Amino acid sequence: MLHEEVVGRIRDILLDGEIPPGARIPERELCERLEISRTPLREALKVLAAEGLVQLLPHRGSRAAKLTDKDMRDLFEVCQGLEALAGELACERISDHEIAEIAAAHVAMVQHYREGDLIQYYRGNRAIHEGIVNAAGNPVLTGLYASVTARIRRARYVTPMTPQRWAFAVSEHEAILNALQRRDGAGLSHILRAHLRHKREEVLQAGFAETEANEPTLKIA
Amino acid sequence: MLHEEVVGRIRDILLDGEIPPGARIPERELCERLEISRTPLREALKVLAAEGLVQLLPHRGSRAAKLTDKDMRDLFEVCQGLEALAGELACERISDHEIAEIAAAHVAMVQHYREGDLIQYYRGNRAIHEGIVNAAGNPVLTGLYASVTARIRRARYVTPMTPQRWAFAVSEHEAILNALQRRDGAGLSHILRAHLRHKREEVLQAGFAETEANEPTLKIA
DNA sequence: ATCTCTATTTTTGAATGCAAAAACGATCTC
DNA sequence: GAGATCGTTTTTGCATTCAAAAATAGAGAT
Repeated sequence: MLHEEVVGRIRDILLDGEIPPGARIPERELCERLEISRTPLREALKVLAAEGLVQLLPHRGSRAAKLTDKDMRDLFEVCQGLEALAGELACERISDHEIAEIAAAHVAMVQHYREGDLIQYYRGNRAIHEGIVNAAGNPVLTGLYASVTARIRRARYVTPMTPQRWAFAVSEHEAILNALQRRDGAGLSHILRAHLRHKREEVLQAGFAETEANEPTLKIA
Repeated sequence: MLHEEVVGRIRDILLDGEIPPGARIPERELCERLEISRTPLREALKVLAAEGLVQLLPHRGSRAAKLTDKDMRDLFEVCQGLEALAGELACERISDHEIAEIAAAHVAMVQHYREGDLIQYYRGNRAIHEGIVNAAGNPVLTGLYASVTARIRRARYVTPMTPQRWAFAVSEHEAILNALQRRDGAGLSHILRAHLRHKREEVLQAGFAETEANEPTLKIA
């Protein structure tokens, strides 16, 4: 009861960027804030470490995981693969109702785009991608996708979005919805791969992983 | 130091089938056997629960995860997707040396096949697939693949293997090696998908997952 | 002054302790 | 004799405690 709650809360804290990547996780403080003892907190940290959100250093505490460019590239690569798989499966299994929901989310997202509301746009964007993954009807896939996107999202909050890129992303989404409505698995898979590749380029070019405030110089033995 | 050790040991115990799927995990016993207290054991169980190997029931202890047919199908589906992705990436990045290693593993595996040594054959089979995944050079992918295969492997030790299927699997492996040597990403991806689909059929037809007393699957929002 | 070595404090990792929940058993009722 | 009810035991979840490791700081030497 408490355990899952704690994992969720800390995950949110990390995803909100409240503890920046690479920063130490203050065990004592978090305990006070969540009003729990160290035992469930530490259990949660181990779980989050297994998820890749937290880095455990023996006898030196835990830090919010810091992603290198390579890590990001790897995550995007896998995310691509998972979405492509989800797209193919979704086309086989998706119901008309689910398509309608995704179409609605798409329309809403485009509206947010027109209004220039980036936050709401992102929310809509996520809803669409998650909708496709859910439509694949594979909880294992859903779980892995959640894990990978969580790690990516963790870095995204610094990413800027140029008007051109934004417009292009919207046009790609039109194509995604189209393929889904035609239930064209291969086509959707292909578009999703391209879409993700573009997003990856954005993020990497933005230099998301600025080499910030690091630990004091370590003695190298 | 102790923590990772414990996670690994319990994972092995589960993968070896020493605690059968669905069975209760005796906390006290394991503590005595591993000569640790309940704290690190429970931490490990939470991590393994996050990995999907252990099922945690509130106030009712933990059990070795039990997979339904649907779970297995889902796992294979994702495994397929991951291997296909790995195959494509591997063809772009694999070195001649790595190809040689996989080829050697293949030869060894065929030899075990000829000798009828199923255990060693399985080991070689795993080495090949893991070699391809590793050759993709993507640790995120490697990690997810390990997690998924661990859960699958957990059920596989009951799977029988008819001579025909075995022979066919070997022939598929010839094709896999061939595509890899030609660095034919698309072709390899395709073969790997087919290969996995066949393995999945074997496992499911074997009726590995006797549908006993299962709780209804949870909906993930 | 800086560097080093040591003493103190802080933090981490794991064991133990304690309250609540569940499992188990025995008695009682019908 | 079957089933229900209450009390006991066991197990679970979390808090607390304790020892060891690391960070910190302070004194002394150069």
